[in-house]
Amino acid sequence: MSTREQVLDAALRTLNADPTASLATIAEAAGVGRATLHRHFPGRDDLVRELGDRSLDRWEQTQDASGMADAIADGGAEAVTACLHSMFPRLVVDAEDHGFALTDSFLVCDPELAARTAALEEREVGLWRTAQAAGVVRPELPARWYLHAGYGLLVAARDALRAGDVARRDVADLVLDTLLHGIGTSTPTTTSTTTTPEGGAR
Amino acid sequence: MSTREQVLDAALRTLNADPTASLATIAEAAGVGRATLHRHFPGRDDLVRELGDRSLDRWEQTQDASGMADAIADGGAEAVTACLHSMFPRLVVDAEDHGFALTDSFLVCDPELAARTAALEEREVGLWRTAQAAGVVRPELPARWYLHAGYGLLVAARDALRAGDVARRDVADLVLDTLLHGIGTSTPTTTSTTTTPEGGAR
DNA sequence: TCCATATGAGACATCAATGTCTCATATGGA
DNA sequence: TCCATATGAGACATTGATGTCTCATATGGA
Repeated sequence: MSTREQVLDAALRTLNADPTASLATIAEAAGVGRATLHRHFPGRDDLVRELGDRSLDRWEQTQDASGMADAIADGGAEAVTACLHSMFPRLVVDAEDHGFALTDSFLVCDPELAARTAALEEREVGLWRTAQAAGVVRPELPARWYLHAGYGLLVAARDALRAGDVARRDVADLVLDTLLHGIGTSTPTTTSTTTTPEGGAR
Repeated sequence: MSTREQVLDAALRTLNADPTASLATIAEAAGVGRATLHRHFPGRDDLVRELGDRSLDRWEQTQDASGMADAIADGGAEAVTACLHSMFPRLVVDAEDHGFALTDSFLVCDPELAARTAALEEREVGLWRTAQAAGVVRPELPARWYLHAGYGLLVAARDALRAGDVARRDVADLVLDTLLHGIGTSTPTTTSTTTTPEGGAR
């Protein structure tokens, strides 16, 4: 492994644990001198930008590996469902590996990274729109909400894993199951909930 | 309003927008001198700790105002459901006002704040356990997951509002609806949840 | 062996944030 | 008016992170 990759891997691990870690800490974690780190990455911004790029690469790979493009092109319920079930387990892993990218703000600070992020988000919104058209998810809610809800549950998954509240083996199913079916026992549209006066209709 | 409260309010707003904002920025936002800020809060830690305390106060008030204790004592499905429907709209507002507390790490750094956080979390887990016993939420999933899922969706709500993707009027219903019923159209019945060959809308 | 390149150690300067200090001023009550 | 208190402005030192520099050393290929 090249020194450059050593540094990037160590930076990812270190910043994941503490987003405010200093370059000295990162260099030490990478087992290289501070000067060497500066030779490969002139400044902290360069290092962080590269990490952001890697995170977005990973996200893009996850979308590709899940067959998102094919599912959107296919448009059928089976294809969309298969895509979701392929994508979320990968996303859970991504959220753990690049967890800091979920919450940190550097993604929106750099214009180039922000543009890439927006493009990937748009791609996923396209999947959710297809899922609506295919009858897989409810059509009456804004598709963009599904994007946010999905990533909110990924944050939940990361936190739950960190707290040791759920088994790693179960967490991907838990996320997708909660996202698609919710945690309630009542059905959403049949006004079977006992107390809500206006029923479940929105 | 006392100077101390001026500073606290400005600090909340400023740190909410940028968690790395300097004390000079906060003082300026509060319309006070930097020395005055230091007179009320000897160091940054003191200020942040106070803000954390306030966030936890707010959370506690939300739990109280939602009748959580009564709902747990009652144990009935109606009481639990009413508590949830009262709590989440408040939590959405809390998440916006004290948003930075959702993700920042100072809550877990200070032992006292961490203890309060754990106590409030435990209280809410108690509500979820009651909800399971009352048949309001699915009993087969870990109650702690409901805690994480709920707060994950609050993060989603905050992000969606920031992005302008959902209307403020709708977001509380959206969160609770998504949490309880999910976004899918298929019923989460006891049979296989992996692939729904039918998948059609009801 | 010889040499180009990468590295480690560390000195050094810079910068922003922080914390402490003094002093002049304003405010409000006795 | 007189005084205690709070404040604003700003000087000052400290600290940690950052970025640049030099020099000795190691490594690997020609």
